[in-house]
Amino acid sequence: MSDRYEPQEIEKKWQAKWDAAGVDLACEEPSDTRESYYCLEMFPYPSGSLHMGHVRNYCLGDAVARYKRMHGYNVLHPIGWDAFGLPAENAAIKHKRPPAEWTYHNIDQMRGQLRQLGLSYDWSREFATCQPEYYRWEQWMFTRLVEKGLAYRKEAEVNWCQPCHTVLANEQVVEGACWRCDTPVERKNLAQWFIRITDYAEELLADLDKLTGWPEKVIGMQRNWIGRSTGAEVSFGVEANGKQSDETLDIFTTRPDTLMGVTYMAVAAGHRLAKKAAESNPELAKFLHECSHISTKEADVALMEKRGMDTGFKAIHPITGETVPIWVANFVLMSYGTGAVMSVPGHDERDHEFAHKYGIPIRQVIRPVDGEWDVQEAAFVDTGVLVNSGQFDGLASVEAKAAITGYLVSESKGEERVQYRLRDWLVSRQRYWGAPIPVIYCDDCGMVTVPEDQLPVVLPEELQPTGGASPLAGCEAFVHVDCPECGKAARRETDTFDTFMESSWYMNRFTSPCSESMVDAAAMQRWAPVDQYVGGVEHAVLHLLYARFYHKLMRDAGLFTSAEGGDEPFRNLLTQGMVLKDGAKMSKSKGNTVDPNAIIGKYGADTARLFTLFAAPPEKDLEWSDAGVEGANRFLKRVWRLMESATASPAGEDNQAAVRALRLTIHTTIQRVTHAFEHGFAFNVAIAALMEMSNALIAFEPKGEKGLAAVREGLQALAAMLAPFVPHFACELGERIGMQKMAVVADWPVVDEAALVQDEITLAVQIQGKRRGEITVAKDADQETAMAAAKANQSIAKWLDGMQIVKVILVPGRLLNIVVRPE
RNA sequence: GCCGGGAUGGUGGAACUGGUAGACACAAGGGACUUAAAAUCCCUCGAAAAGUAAUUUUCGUGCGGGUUCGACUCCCGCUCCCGGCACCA
Repeated sequence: MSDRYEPQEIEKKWQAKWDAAGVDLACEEPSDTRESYYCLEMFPYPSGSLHMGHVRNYCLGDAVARYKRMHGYNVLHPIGWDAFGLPAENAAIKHKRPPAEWTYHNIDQMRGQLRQLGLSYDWSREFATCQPEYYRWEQWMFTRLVEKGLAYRKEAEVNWCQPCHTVLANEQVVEGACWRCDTPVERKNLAQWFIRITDYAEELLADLDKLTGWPEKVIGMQRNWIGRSTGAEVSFGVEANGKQSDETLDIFTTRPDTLMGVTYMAVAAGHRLAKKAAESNPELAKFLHECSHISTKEADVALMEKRGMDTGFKAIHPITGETVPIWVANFVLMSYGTGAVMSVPGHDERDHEFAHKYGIPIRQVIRPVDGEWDVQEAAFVDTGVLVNSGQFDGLASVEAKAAITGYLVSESKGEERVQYRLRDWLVSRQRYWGAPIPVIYCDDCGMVTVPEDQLPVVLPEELQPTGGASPLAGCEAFVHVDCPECGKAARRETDTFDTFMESSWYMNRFTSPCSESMVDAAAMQRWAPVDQYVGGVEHAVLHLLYARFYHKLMRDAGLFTSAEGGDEPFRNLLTQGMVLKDGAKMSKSKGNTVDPNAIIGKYGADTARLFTLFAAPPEKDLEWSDAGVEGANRFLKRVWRLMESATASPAGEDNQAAVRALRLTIHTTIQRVTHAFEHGFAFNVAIAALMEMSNALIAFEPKGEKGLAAVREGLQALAAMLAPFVPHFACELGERIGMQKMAVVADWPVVDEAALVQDEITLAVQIQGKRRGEITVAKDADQETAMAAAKANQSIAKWLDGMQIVKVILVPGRLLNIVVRPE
């Protein structure tokens, strides 16, 4: 047995022992009566090698999984690979090797790194999403969605990223640019596949209330993204060339109370009426053309000057019958509401600016509840009381909304309406390295989904991508297929799925990774939903929204019920902060990365784990510090020496009070560390408590049996409580001090209430709330006794001199506060 | 503009439900051991003032008020920083 702490040796040794004993496997035996617990970290994209962000993410999750195991739970803690995606294609172009090869090579490398870290994964459940056995179920699900009308193909204006040569979902456009390559996206009209997430908008919003274990921040971001507004849809008549036409102009408004203030209408450049007007108006056609080109960069849209042009058409007001001009305006979005708005310059800043610029009348229909307002100067956007609104005069805005909407409903010119910002999820991509969309186009039968018995549609893995059009389109063997309905020659869809499709349901597949159906309902019953999910906040409206949606799709496809898998996939969510170096996120381009391998090689996995957990609270950013890593390593070495010095066998008498004090420290530490695990995972605080305890153990010198027993008790508790953080070290420590079980499977230490009882306690003494000294009294001393002790204490007594005691407050176990005033 | 989260020593951060602010670490300074270095161990470490000294006093959790015997913590009003969304009708 080596005397020095040799992390490389002991880490290899214990990893082998854990594997041999199968301690990390989730148990599927029906006879296992332990409560189940599902702990999951966001699975990695196999980019090449682990970075510190991964290390932090997985160490956090591992600490939770290990703690729960020690607490007697049957824990499911799986890992796999989010293996489809663009970087593999780019690497394939660069190295002239198929993306599959690159991907599997990276998986091997990263698996090795995860193993080195000693993470307690159930490796028997590992899968990669690029395996046909995985994506076949996604294809199967998609065909079901098409049948139910929940997935559809439609030509629409979509986001196009030129460098990535593909369309993007709205969620993948960040500040007008591609989330991957940061290039501003363009708008293009293309036929694409969508999934009807908007059908679930209401449930996705309402169920946010069930997510009591999620950070407010993420809930807020999702709520914001779904963007529910209530108002009315209003139908205006349309007059062309002085004659009323059959057409109507429908708009959505959240302010029906301002309807009487409409002085013009505005439609988007892509609106039907705008196009129609342009047919006979070349200048307008030119303007529409400009609008469609200028609006390619979303980021610029908000800053753009407001411009517009009269279509010549008039709208007929649904209540007054008055006609107002219909304009085309570059600020009206085709993709929200109906692509048209009613304009009330008196009560909307944007409309005011526009009306002012083009000399359109501004009419006041709302006045402040008290005070005056001149709408010619500026729009009054608050709610108030209606004026100049005929029969609605005098109503408050709130009442007027109901009254006006009610009137429109009775006249069949409008209805109450809920509008969402959320748009349907665009899931097709013009990329090669993804799951093929299981659809066939037949000249006779049209679009046909691939029948279940012909799934999976396997992606040919040997093709060479070029960065331009997907090589799938040029792959005859893939494209040519017989129509499943009529048997004639037909063509396959060559687009693939957005990779967020794979990551939207992997958490459910882990419950039964080999199931001969998409998921096994009994396994869902046992494991789902995920009890604790851990990952980065950057997926707040991407993965975390899609996964919630997909979970509900699976439920509604009858794959499991609410009782089996729940309505939500993740019960509790921990969003960890980023790992920074020199104040910036670690990145290759900035050159401020720290290689996990180098840290593990120099200090061992346990030191790497300990530092990432100790240096900051989980949800905050972590500033990398080489000195901090040294510090974490020093702590382990101190405990190592402590262990070696505790094997002495002195034959003297211990100071009773010192032994009791040590046991008090041990058991308050158990309390504190347990509390950290049960409330918010403040591992930095838990580790600090363990450091304090080890400091107390180091300071204590056992002189006899009792002292030695207390030290052993402390060391055992220390080994057990260190196990979730530094499992190899904890096991080695446990073995050397003679623990029966491996530390990682030991029972979590239990607080000995008797050890917490103190005969004497120290009370802080305050005069007027200011600390003036402290006294030691019996633990159940009453106020009188405490006061007597305080008066007997010189440094306290001098403050009472010449003072009259007005009031005395005793906070048991904490302090005595004496309120005085001059006599 | 809207929504969320913050602000505590030189630094990262502690502080239960309103009860001894600065735990635990890092850095820094001093010392021990050593031929020397590394490693290790010990001491000091919020600011200011007084004292030879032990020590004592005052101030101190972004700013201004308030509630309370007592406020980092609660209330009102601000400032600044970070993250997200934003011509959404």
